[in-house]
Amino acid sequence: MRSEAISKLVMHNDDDDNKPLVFKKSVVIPSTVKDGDSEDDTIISSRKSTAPEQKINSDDESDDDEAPISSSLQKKKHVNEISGSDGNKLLVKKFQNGSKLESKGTKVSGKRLLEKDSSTHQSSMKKHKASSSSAKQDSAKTENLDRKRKAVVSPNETDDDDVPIAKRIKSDSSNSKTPSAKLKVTKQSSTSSSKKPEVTRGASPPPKKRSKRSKKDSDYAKSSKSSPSGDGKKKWTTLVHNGVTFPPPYEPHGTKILYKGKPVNLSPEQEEVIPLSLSLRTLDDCDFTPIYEWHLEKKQKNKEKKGKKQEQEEKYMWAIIDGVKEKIGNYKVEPPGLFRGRGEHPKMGKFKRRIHPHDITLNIGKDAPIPECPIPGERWKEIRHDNTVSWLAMWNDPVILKKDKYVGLSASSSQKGQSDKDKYENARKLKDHIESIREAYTKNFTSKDVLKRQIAVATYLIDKLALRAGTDKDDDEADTVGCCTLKVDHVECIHPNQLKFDFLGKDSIRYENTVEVEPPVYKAIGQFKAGKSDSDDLFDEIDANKLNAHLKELMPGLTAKVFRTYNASITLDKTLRRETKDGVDINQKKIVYDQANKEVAIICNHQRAVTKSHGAQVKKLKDKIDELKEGLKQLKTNLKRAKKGEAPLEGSDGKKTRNITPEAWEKKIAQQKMKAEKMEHDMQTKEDLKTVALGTSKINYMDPRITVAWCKRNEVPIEKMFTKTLQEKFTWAMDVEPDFRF
DNA sequence: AATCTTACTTAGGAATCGACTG
DNA sequence: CAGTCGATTCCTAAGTAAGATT
Repeated sequence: MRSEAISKLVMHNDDDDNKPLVFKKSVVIPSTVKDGDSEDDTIISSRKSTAPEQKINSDDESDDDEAPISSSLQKKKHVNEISGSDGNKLLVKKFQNGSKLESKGTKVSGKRLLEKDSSTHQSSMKKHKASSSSAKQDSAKTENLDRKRKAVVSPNETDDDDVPIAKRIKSDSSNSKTPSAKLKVTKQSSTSSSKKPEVTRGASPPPKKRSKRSKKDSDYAKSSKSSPSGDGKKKWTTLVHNGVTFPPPYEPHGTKILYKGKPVNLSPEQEEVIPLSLSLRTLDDCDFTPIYEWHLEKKQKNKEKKGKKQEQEEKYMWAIIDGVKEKIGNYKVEPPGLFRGRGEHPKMGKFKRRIHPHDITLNIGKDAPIPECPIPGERWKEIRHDNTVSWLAMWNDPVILKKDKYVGLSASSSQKGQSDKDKYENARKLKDHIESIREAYTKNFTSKDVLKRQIAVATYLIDKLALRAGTDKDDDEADTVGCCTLKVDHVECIHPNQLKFDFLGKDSIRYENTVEVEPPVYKAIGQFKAGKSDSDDLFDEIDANKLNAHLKELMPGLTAKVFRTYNASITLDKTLRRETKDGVDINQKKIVYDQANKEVAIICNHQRAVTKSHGAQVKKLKDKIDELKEGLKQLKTNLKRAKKGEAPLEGSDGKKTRNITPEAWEKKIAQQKMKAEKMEHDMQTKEDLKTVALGTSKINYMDPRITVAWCKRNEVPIEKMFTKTLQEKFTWAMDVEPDFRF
């Protein structure tokens, strides 16, 4: 039995990874995950109830990868794996009920799916990247975000209320550490900083130019690839850290799955994959229940051991950079798991393998001790000493992402703070150029030169709608677009001069917006679309590179994303100035702020899924309001009676009500009214914001100095606006003058 | 000039925290 | 004092954009 079952369940599809093995009908478990180099892709598929007979086995190659995707994709209902017990329970239920399953699937991925079977974007790549098919035909249902976008038209320019940029920047950028001086609680490291802090400290200031290091890696790093990149600027002088931590090794538990009711032995590696995908309980004949139960138990136990673990990790949390102890952002190596990806990702369901020390490259000061490899008997892949980059460690898993993963300092570090500040300063410079830039592109809406016209229109869209640049993508990523990669059918012309946008952007979030545009733009878009098919590039003459190259000529440092920062921040600044009233209480002021924040979030299209309890929450509020209103009626009756000198009626609960003066009744009524109104407002806000994510713009787009200054002017404590971590991230902004203007 | 490589910012959802309620 | 629920933090995917390579 065993071998038979295993051979059905297990399959070793070494290499040829890259095949998008997605949610098909079988579970594929690497039979030989030889640590490290096995690149097995494992797919745990969720299956629909259809085709129950079908092999659970997928040994025949045809089944094993690519081909079938398109058809299976359409039916696929993705299940959110690795979820907590809750999700699992849900799932179990759903498995018993097809239609429920459907809805769950839709919820998970459907939100982001565009409803367009018609479009069949046959890999439209202008770069004709021989995509095998990519068959993107989602027919999935779209959950419409009911927010009605209002043609966010003019970001209106001008308005030169401004503050000399240079002002403070000057003073502290030259000496990086200053701004946070007092806040750097942990300044001097307790640990090893004693080594030679002063020496290095003194040497640190000249962080200016100096592109490469001249005498690089001669004898050190064994193979440094010779490309000192980053921006070529020196990022540190001394750098000490302890490397990274790894997830605990997998501990085989020996619990079995059942195949046709009979237990099946699993190798430790096979076992590991299964607990990683526990939201899936059965594949017809397979029964994962025993393992599932083991998993629940284990989860409980882990909770208890948590404190101890944290203690052990403490040493990995910090780095000492130029003598200053700073928190590291992600010192934990990512654990293995099943890759989901966002939206309709070609690689979803692939097994994300375990990362070992020999996958990891460390970057550390030349004089710092090289961290001991935490896993006995293993060693780091490489040690570098590159002070033109800020990362401390790096690895990658090409099967899943060709991109590298980096370990770096946390957002609260002064290094990150400085670059955050630089970002906003750069965006502020746009104020001085925006007028002429707008003039210039407006002029070029009608240029005879198609390339110029396309650049003009693209820039306009980026400016006006805060679209992302749209850098080129590979075929093995989800099919999403930004401005330069828009396809013909993503924009619809609505007579006489409206454009309707509908496409999936970053994270497969849908961008849906209808705006009125200048007639020349309308016309130009019509021209760009003319003679092309739906899946062709709207802007065939340009890409993000070209666009940025052009922008750079208009203003040094200008790129497409600067417009997003600029428009977000300027909008916050203006709206706050306009809407904030004096003499109202803090809560009122916060409402104004949140409203402005919301405006920005909508401009940037920052969305979130409606929480599953949203409906219930609203209902609860509603009920409470009704209750209050009911109470109001009674109060009014009693007021009348009091005026006539009658005693109040007894409450509905039969209790006696105190006899009080009409004035007292009036007061009660007023209070009750206030309360009801406030709740009404809360409910409205909640409904309003159910699909809007305020956090993203707060963290990344709105210059924190605007908020800090506003707090100072309005006597609002900063902790009302920024959480603790946000305050830490924005220490560099805390000492801003109250009259700061973006 | 297109493409690849590198390194860094931006992003939504899951997990966890912590205040509140019954 | 457990269970709920909104807020916050964690996690890591998915962008941008530079510089190097072909």
